[in-house]
Amino acid sequence: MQLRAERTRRAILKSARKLFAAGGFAGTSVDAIALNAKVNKQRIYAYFGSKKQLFEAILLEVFSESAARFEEFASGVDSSSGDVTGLLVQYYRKLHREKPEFQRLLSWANLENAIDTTVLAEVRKSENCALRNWFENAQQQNNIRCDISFESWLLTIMGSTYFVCSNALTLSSTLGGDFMDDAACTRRCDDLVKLFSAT
Amino acid sequence: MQLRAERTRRAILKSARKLFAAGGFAGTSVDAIALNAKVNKQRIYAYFGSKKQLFEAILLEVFSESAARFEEFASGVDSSSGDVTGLLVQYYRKLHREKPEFQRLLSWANLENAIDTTVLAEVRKSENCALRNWFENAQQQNNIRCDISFESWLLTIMGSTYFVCSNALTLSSTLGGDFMDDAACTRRCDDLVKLFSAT
DNA sequence: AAAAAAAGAAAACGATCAGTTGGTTTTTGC
DNA sequence: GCAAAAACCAACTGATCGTTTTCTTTTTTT
Repeated sequence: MQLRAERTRRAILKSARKLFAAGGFAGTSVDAIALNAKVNKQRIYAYFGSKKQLFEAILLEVFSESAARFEEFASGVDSSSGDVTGLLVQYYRKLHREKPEFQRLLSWANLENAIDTTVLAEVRKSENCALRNWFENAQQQNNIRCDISFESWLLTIMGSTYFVCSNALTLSSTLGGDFMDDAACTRRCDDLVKLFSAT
Repeated sequence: MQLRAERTRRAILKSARKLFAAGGFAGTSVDAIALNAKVNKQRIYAYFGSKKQLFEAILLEVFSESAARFEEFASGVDSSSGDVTGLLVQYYRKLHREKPEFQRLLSWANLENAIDTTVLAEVRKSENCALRNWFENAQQQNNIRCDISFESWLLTIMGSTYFVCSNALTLSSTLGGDFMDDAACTRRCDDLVKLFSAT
């Protein structure tokens, strides 16, 4: 009574995640999701209510996975390590490389103003809190220069790693296609570390 | 024969730009554009061929306007000025504040892989070239630290200004709604200048 | 005033959309 | 093995989609 239900529920989520990430909310049909999941269409409405609710469920799921991923990363980070900036940049780089759906769904959600994203705040909260602690500790230990605000640090790191991923299509034609190569990414990572390091 | 045609053509472009920016490609209907432009639907196909071609025309138009805006900005910039970083950050900040359609359309275009963005490279070319010159001059005059690459500089500036705009919805719930206030933006701008300044 | 270009009105096209319904089959729990 | 839950099948709403067509009206050019 539950095992089978959970299986189809997960099949729906898996297909919806893939198709929503690729086509966005308006660009993905419920029929396509049902077809891809090899599941009857009505099951989607039975489990999720509506297309919009399904999208929001996907968004929450992906955010939760991302939060869990961060927790795992955080547990392996020595808070007194000198190079918090570098670790974080590489973390986001790896995240976007291995889970491109995260950036795409987040971008779709930010554009689609019909989608409710207020639920996601709770999930992001602990990550943000941990980052602030790391930053402040790093500043106290003189590993990060003290004339820079936490917001600047975080938004610069998140922004530049997100941006090269979200705008890869248009950037590759202006910067050349090799700006996402490992060498180029590593160079940018090193530069970010240099920028924030205390003299 | 031409004046009236140009007027309706422009009406279509204006409405399409607004609606595409708001709803994206899949989320905007040709009927809605025709209705908003107070123009017959067939005129859209007469002038632009298809919905996709119309979207690409909008994209090119917005990119061209952005390029013209940059040209104007560039002409008023003293290349030997010490603070190229600050000027550029403020330029992008103002661009995103005054022309939010630019970021939205660009974001939609980067997500929609059916849209052809190769034409945009040509438009972006001279802007990129000018920026590279500024950067290299600034490094030679010791206004920007020399251990940072052009790509790092540009992508950090563009990335962080773009990111706070494109992800404003989800960021406001994690960072608090005041991160787009003038004070917060100015602080981040100042921090970016500090980061790239040579000691 | 005649000719040509531009725009409008309106219906149609087949396809697809989100969502519903009713009946049948399969799986599961006990 | 029986009852209930779960899933499937398939047709069905009514609306909307992108696109085309036919015909009429308005505007512009000469």
